Amino acid sequence: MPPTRRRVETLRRLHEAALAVFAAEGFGRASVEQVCERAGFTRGAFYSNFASLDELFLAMWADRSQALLEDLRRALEAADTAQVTTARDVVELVDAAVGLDDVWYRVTAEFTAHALRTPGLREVVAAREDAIAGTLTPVLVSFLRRVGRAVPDPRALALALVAVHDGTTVQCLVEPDDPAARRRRLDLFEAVVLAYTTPGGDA
Amino acid sequence: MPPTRRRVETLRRLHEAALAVFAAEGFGRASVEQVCERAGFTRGAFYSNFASLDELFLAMWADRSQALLEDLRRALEAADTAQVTTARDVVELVDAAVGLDDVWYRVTAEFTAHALRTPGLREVVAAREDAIAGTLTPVLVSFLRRVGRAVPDPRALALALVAVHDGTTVQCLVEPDDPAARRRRLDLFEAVVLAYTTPGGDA
DNA sequence: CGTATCGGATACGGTGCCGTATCGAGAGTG
DNA sequence: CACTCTCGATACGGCACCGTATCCGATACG
Repeated sequence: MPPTRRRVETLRRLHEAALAVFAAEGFGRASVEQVCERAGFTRGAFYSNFASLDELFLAMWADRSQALLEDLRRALEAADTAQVTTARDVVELVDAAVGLDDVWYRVTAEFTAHALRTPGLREVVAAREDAIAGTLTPVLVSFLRRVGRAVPDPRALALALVAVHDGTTVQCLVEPDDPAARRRRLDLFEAVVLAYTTPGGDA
Repeated sequence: MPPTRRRVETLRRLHEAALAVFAAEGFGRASVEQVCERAGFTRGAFYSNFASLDELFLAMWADRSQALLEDLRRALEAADTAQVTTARDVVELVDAAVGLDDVWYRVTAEFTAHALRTPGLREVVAAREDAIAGTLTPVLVSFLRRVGRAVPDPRALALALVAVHDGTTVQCLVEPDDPAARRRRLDLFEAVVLAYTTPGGDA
């Protein structure tokens, strides 16, 4: 049974309101009540769609990561290989497509911490992150091959990039006005790409 | 005026209780009331020592990071240079000294996210992280020189290592039973050390 | 040993949020 | 157009936490 129009709209409003509340209060301090008030619903509406804020967040996360990876895939496919030749070019391209999302970073970081202390949730997060890395890997590998780099251990590269992304995102956000942080982030990405690839692709 | 004995003991109990509560509930959901109950005090006691949980956490963080850096410094000074020659050895040594602290990671991650959305706090966190990197840098550089690596840009290396530490810690904690995650973490550390240093020290 | 101060206890008034059981309007359906 | 059932609204009972003003006993100190 496909969701009705009415329900789709309700979910949309709840997602939007939840993101705003999570951003303002933090995931931990956000209440069902606040989300509902912002969305213009009563709590009854919330509980007839989700059992908890955890569940709502997981739905949002699934949407979000899928959209992000899709954007990235499109950006890489559309890229002109003549213009993108060095590892640095690749890094800048990916960075431009992914960007630095202040709000989203904070919310996922808090949720991850929350999941780490909540037994059933840890596995769910692990699975989701695994799926993200799994989707990222082929996109990345095929693009690197196009620009002349082979990837001996694609999974290791994907996870390393995710780790670097997370770690440097914090640093950039903590020093929001410091262009050096952004530059250091790109440098580190570049070093990792070079360390995890070898010359030898289609270029 | 130095703090009295009584006060010192009170602070110790509050720190300890707070860590336990933060670990169990998350920083965001921890309440002053829970901390006090666990420490065996009333809320009055709390408020005559701290204005807020933020303030308490900052005190704990200062203690903790100082102790950790001190441990690391001692471990590196005590290391036998004959046994530690490659970048890999350095990485394993540092990793052993720093370790993976589940609880502490979660709490700092949540607090950092909280600080990012709280204007006055963001600068405080930035300053603290800056101080940590600043303390780490000379220790690291002098040790790397002893094992034969020069560091062209020490600050960049220190920040890169902190980023990698943060990013890979999450991955290791999300997959707690996967030794591959630990191995990948060390690999990434090694790659970064190699990329940010050049041959040429005292060795 | 007396006294000043420090620091934890007590008490108060007040707010926000929880999750469920139930109902009824309006969207979906033939 | 009438029927059905989904889904959001209403209403209920209940708990946890907040931050302050005040008090009084322990402790440090001359």
